[in-house]
Amino acid sequence: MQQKNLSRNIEQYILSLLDGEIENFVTLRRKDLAEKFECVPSQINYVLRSRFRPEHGYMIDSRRGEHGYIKIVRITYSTPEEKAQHSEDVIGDTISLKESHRILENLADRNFITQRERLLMEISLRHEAMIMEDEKQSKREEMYAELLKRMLRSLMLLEED
Amino acid sequence: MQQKNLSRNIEQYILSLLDGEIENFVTLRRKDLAEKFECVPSQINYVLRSRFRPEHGYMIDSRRGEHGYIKIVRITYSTPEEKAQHSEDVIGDTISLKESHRILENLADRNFITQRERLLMEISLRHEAMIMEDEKQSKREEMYAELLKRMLRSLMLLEED
DNA sequence: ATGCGATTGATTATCATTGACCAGAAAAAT
DNA sequence: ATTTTTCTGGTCAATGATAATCAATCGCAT
Repeated sequence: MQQKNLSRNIEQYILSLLDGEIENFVTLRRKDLAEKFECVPSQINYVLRSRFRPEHGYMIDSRRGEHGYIKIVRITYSTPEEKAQHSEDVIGDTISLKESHRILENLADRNFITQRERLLMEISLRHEAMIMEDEKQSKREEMYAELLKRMLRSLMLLEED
Repeated sequence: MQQKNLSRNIEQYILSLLDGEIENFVTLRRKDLAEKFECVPSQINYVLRSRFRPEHGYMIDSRRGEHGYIKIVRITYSTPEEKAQHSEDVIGDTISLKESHRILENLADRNFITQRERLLMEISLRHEAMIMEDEKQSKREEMYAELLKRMLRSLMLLEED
């Protein structure tokens, strides 16, 4: 018999564990969690990949075998203030490399991101530009916007478009 | 009877020995360590193989027979260029997403990169994977290696850890 | 009625532990 | 000086314990 809101319950449980920690990570065993929620173990994987991806601001480390575990790391968490501060920098559906550069420079100047983080984002945008050099510009600029939004959202949880 | 977290305990013990040294290496005897942890000697080899390889930042030197020993050396970098070069060597010409994840996990554990930086690199790799999903795997893995090396090289050369 | 997130279970991949057997270096025996 | 013995560490394959992946369905919201 299927349970109702199973995925959501598991998600909430993991979030409550994270909130209860001093550290910004929790370590758990997939098997135990599956038993607690009386579901198949792979259900846990579904919850992780649908709600705790890097794009959501989380990282997963795990090990199999004897003494295996799943470690969920929360990279950042949002506050209303932060959201408000950053929402002004929301990116549209397309963006040029030049415009991305300007935004990143601005964020770094305001110390919302470090120079190292800015550098990483510039490099990945340029690499994507290289890979997509045969695509037409509008297509490329859609992809730049998508990538930049994913990276910035994960760091500071910007509002959706 | 199996011990709990045997491999991890041995790893921690070796790390504590290294931290207690002025030098960046420790010398020990496989047999003694195995006796201390009440395990078969080959267990020590397993720990070394799975946790103290060059990609983890360590090198092993050993000798058999009478007066045999195992010497574990923590790799140090005298210049930022050396550090960058080491990362590139570890990555190689091609790399899978899974391997990249492990490398980034390790770099974060060693505090060479922050969790936020790791997150940005994971996202850009995954975005590149999405864009290149129609390319064949070997081509994709070349591109992952190129992107990852560019990002890590630029971080290592900033030398402001 | 249909599209998509959610659920399930079979299969695959990875990790840890153990022990049998291999290899090399030094001491002992010749 | 050479051979043998002894004392190390190395390699590999088998086993058991986990977690990940994938394809098939389910079922609810539209």
